Amino acid sequence: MPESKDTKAEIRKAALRLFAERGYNAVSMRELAEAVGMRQGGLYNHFEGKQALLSDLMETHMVALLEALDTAMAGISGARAGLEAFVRHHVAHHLNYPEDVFLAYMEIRSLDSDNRARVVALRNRYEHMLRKILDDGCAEGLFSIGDSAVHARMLLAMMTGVTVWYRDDGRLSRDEVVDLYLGAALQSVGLATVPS
Amino acid sequence: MPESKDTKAEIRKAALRLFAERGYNAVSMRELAEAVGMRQGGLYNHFEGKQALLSDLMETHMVALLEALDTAMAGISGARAGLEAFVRHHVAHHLNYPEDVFLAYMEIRSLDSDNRARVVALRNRYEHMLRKILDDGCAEGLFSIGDSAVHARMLLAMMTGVTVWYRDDGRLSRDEVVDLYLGAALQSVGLATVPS
DNA sequence: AATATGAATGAACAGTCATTCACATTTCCG
DNA sequence: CGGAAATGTGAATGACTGTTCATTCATATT
Repeated sequence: MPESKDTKAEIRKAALRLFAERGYNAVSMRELAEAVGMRQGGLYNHFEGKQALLSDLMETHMVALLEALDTAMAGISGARAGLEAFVRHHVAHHLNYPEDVFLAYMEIRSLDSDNRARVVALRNRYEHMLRKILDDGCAEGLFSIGDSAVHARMLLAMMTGVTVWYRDDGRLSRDEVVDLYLGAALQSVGLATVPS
Repeated sequence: MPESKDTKAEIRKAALRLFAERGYNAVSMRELAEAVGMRQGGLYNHFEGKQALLSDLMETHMVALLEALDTAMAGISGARAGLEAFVRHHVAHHLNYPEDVFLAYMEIRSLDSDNRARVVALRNRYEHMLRKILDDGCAEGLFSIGDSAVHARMLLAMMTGVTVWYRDDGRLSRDEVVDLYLGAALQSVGLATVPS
């Protein structure tokens, strides 16, 4: 069995780590190859080039994020339950895949226009699902917010920011962090948090 | 023409725009010089190098942000008024200087460790002032939040995110945007928004 | 046994990078 | 006015960039 087949996966893993850590433009193909344990030339047997590698990483992440959201929202009805499911999914996913998220957030401008257009389209679909929940909550008379489009972006920025400070060896567990973000999100739309 | 003395200011201006637009690593000294209307060699009469230029831009911004905060908080007392003043200041400043903010947020990792340490110290001072307001509000029994340190980061991420979507030719004015963020921030700490 | 495939190498390519420097030009001040 | 200080130029530096390519080699298929 040629185990070489997961060389591609190892390149992806190392690239994700390096790009997220130091930025796409600050990582050379030579460094990347060294991190994988090979020479730069060999990388091109697995990816067309640096740009294609970045695009692959970002698109893979966005698709995974959307799939995880679909799973989280399955069988959920009502704006309150929808918001709770969205927030739990979003924060948990960001805690579990911080590098993917950070890369997708920071390096959009490093994509050439075709690749960027695809990733932005996926991101808009994602944002739109949260906005839909907020609109539903307003229609039900349950949420009290000024503007659903703006509020969706506020919540996404708030929640996504968890990746820049959370550390596994910090004082809070992932579950505690998810609960904190859920409480803040619910209050931000005018819902009281459940007493503990 | 004695306007040569503000060449330094023009370099700063052009660098701010280019760095914010395309990223520190993606902008060359040649491009920067061309944007100012000179050749690359002349830049080094005004700045020690690219890294010093970036550091100058980021530190200038953080100092200005802290000064603006001091002005905004002067004469304010009480947690509610303090939070309102902080939010209004923060969002307004971010709407007025989006490039400065975006650069400071995105390019921290492009600073070498000494420069980064100074900027991070300034940022921590800023974050700590919001946290103090939240702690005061909790002590007064006015705010209802899970964790002041986490909540401060949530609010900062939420508010800072305004720079990534706001456009002057959009449907909302800056004042309207400030009010929307203020409303969400107040609700997020458990305060009802004032009826319009 | 002969051949095809996938993968890795290491050198080479044509550019670009930030930075330096000797030299011109301009500006300021006594 | 004159000289010194500030400022700009254009070429040169060496290191590094992403990418290509002929070659090698072990494994798989015929």
